[in-house]
Amino acid sequence: MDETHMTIGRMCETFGVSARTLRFYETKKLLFPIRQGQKRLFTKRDRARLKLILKGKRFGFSLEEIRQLLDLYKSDQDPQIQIKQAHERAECQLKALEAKKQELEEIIDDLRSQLAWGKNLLSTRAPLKPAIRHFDQ
Amino acid sequence: MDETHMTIGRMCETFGVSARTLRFYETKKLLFPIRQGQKRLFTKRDRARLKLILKGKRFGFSLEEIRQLLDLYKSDQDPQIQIKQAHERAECQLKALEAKKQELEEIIDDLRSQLAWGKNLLSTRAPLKPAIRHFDQ
DNA sequence: CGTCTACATTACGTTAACGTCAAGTTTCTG
DNA sequence: CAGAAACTTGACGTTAACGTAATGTAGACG
Repeated sequence: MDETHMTIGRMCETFGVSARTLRFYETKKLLFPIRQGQKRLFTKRDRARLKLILKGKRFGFSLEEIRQLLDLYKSDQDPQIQIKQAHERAECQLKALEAKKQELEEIIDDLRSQLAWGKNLLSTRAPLKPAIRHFDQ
Repeated sequence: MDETHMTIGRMCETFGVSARTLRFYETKKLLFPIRQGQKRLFTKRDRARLKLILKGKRFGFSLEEIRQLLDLYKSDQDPQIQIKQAHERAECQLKALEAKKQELEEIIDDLRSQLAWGKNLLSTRAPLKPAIRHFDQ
């Protein structure tokens, strides 16, 4: 462990992804493995990025959205302006994410009330006229 | 307003989607407009379903995932067993949704700490060695 | 030395979720 | 009644995110 660089094979084992996927992410500018001759060597940074990629994917983001998120983490060693812009983009993204969270909570609430209704129905054993039913067939 | 049935055109205006999309959702068993001759007429139920579809989409669910969510809202007039099964599926989905929410919160937290770092950097005006930097370039 | 393993590149295939014509009704309107 | 508007059903095109060969090479091993 604690390898500074990892071959593509090790990466696949470690993260449970295919080599094709890693090469694909490279073409999409999501990862930047260095080269030792032909072979790719994935750095610590690549691994950190991949973690966020996978997290974002599990969540439902597109690779393009993920790339934009990753770009927020680039160290802009440039003048103040660059940093400020990155900061603004980050704040904008954050708003979007929180909006998403809101939507998810709505869906969860819908489902939860539906569940409550079902539980009620199961307990009474005698189907009641449901009080709130939005999506009835 | 308060039309019981809506033509495909009205639906498009109302929900900001294309006719192709609505027809597509029909083929995918997400909507079930009734027919008046050739023409589709979308019911209140269709509209309710479409709302959840769009909510789910904004959020990042696939249509297949959305269909499964919508299926949870079907009134199983069948015996207790059916209801119980539906109830279990719903609870399972709910768990999955809450897991997703958890992932989102992690991403948001990552981003927020990144933002804090940026703000710090902007205020001091003299770049500090950042304390926590996971995804640096 | 041959062969196995781990990698490489190139290229075609696949699924999802529609977009985009094309061509034929039906319905509204002047 | 002619033409436009609003529909319909195909059917092919497109993008994303890889899968799946096919083929080639560089290094390790017996």
